[in-house]
Amino acid sequence: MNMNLEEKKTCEKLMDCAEKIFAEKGYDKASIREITNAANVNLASVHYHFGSKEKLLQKLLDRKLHWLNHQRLNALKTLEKKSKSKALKPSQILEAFFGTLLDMLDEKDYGGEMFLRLLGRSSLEPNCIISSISNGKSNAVTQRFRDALFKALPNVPKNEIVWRFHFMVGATSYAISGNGLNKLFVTAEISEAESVSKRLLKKRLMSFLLGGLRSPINSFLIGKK
Amino acid sequence: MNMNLEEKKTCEKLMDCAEKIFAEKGYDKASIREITNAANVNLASVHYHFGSKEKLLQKLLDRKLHWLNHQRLNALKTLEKKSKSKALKPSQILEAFFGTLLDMLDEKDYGGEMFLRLLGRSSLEPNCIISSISNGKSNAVTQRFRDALFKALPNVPKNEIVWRFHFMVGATSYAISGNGLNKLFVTAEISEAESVSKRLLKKRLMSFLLGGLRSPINSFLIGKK
DNA sequence: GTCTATATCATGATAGAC
DNA sequence: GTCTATCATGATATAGAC
Repeated sequence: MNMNLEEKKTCEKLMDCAEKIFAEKGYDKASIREITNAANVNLASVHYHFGSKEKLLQKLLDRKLHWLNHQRLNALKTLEKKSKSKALKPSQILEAFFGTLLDMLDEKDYGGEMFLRLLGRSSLEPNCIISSISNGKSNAVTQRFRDALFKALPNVPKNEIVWRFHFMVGATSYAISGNGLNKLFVTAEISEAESVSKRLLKKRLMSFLLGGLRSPINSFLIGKK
Repeated sequence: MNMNLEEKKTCEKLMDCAEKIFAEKGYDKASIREITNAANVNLASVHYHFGSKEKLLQKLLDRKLHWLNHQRLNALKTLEKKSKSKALKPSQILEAFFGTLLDMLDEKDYGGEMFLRLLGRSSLEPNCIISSISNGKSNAVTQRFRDALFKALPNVPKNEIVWRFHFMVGATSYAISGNGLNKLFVTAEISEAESVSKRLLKKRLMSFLLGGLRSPINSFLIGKK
């Protein structure tokens, strides 16, 4: 065997460098040349290993998403084990799903911020070549959580729960992608330090999500306070 | 004067075509060449009139945003006039702000869908050259609504209201940009027809938003049912 | 099989003639 | 204000070295 074990494979080097550069400049502004230069590999290697720049991004997202879903599932299983056969509380389910995601932000190494920005980006693109979101494994986990919510909220129509799950994902994606944060609070009387705090973001967002999830059906249209 | 009044100006033709093409293919995949061809104008005219492709997008977003904010402000003023000096209900304020936005989706001509997708896109880009969102006029309107919410919810800390406003914008942007919609509901037992219905989306989203806005502070952390 | 060097093609941008 | 080059850069495809 002439495999050189002390050097990273080209493929690995590419993914690591790409992740960093995508995070810094965004997908569009990051060029293949810059990535291959940083990784000290040939320009064409991206095409060889991944097929295209887009597919490289896809692989990166899949890697992260896979890890995230693993964590989420573990969190859910732990909760279910503890509570025996009793239904979980909605707040616990949200903690396992969104809390796990939000915790990613704290760990610099996991590149959570870039992950979420890119995930957001890819879900906004019309040509959804980047379909990590709808991929098998990811969907299975989502479905698992959906079922948990069904159980936890037996009186709410399943339809509504699915929709609200969707809304929660939206609020979270947006909040995390950081976009508004810097801008929105310039005019508001909120200190910079506070606006950056990830811990507070989590508290606040979770509270918001839970309120939305448990909102009376069509309370707005019924018009009652 | 040799102005030709019966023909659209190049500038106008460009904006109209760009709007359509951006909507169909997304910003990246839409090329300047395609736009100028569709508009029957010269390739260089984009740069002459707007400076760059990016600035063309910026102009488009500004145009839409200006119109939207005008509508929103009108809706708010009408409500305030009706209720005299009495504080508005949160649901009314949300209707004026988010309802107005959601109504854009129904009118094909307004290109609401593309607008929101592009707006979402631009807020996700790291280099926020596209800063329509934080531009003066837009901020003024947002602030006006924020103040209305302060009045409507005198017992909620202003901090929290600002955050929740932000979360609501996120949930709405995501819900509207349509991304999940097609994917998320494949596995769920929701009919295609229903998932497309804009009217139902509005009902559901508004209910969710209102629930989130009025959620007890930190209910999640306190842990009470 | 893995990687490199090179070629090709489309794109955004610019300069200068008209 | 419009048009025609022209440029620089980037993505992708191919051929071939190791």
